[in-house]
Amino acid sequence: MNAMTWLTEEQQATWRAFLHATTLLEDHLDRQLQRDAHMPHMYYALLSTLSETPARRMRMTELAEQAKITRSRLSHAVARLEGNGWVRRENCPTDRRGQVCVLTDAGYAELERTAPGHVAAVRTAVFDRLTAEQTRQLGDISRIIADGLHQPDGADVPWLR
Amino acid sequence: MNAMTWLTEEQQATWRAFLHATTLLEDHLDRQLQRDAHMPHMYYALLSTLSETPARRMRMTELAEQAKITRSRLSHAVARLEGNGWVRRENCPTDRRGQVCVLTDAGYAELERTAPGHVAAVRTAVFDRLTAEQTRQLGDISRIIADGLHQPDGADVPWLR
DNA sequence: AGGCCTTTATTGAAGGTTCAAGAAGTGGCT
DNA sequence: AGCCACTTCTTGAACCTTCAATAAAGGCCT
Repeated sequence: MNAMTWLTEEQQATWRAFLHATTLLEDHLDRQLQRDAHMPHMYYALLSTLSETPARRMRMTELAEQAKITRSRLSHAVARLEGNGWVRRENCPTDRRGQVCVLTDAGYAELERTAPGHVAAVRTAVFDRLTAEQTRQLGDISRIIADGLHQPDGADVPWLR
Repeated sequence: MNAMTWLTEEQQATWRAFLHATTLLEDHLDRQLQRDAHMPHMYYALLSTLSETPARRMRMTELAEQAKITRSRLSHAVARLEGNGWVRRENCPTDRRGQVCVLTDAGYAELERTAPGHVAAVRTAVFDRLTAEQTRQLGDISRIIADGLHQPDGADVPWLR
């Protein structure tokens, strides 16, 4: 129980609060999207990411990297979204191993339909409650944590396969 | 696409960074615990919560509330942890509907064995990278978000069943 | 060309979570 | 006591994620 092993009181309190906030927030947004768009938050994020690319399309691997998920998870997700008609796969013209995930018109329409409600949920749960400075702070802190995990310096394993 | 419906540039950037950070962090900690303790992060959190109570025991409903999960999820989790011998159920003496979840000696030992590694992972990924002030800020922000979701003021539905 | 290692993407099984439904007990009311 | 609404906890099915294994193609080297 020495200082190397444990957290300070304040770190413990912060960690607990952080876990509570993220657990509740994830649940809340998953429920909101499941109710209004019949998909979990991550699937919505995939459609959203695709919608912001030039031709609403992206290579599978790049999409997985952007979304911070494994290729495997993405494969399953895209299979489901394809079943819904919101996305389709095309062969990559420059790499015959590759697949390009394309947002369909129906997928774009679904996004247009559900985006306002989702954004409102995010604002209500998060940004309406934070000051401009806290928003900036949360951005800074999030970038620090994400950067630290993206290329772990003492990288032991390829941690995202 | 008006101001009521969308986020500012900075809010969008913050939201994206936040989602990246939490997705990567969850994955990272789940992997760390799966590797070292053969359980997901949430299960570890349940054992940890129990270990901090007076007699290492808690009513199911209270445990679910502390962990911010549904009773159903807790039931499944406790069934698994009970199978591992880390937890056991006892009948509640004052309410015959109730169950008390008790951390066993084996469960406590498992926690003692794996806690240092887990805490180290949390420190490396989070607190070692943040200033003392950022830690305070993250705590404040997390508490605001968690409070907002715990008792939604314009409560539409019982959002945690 | 051939051989070998890497990269890309998918698959199926095992395990975790959600949702709706249900069994059982509590507490208040008449 | 009987009734009714609510609380507690569990269950099984559907869905999502993880993990290890696999197929197929690229790229480098000789």
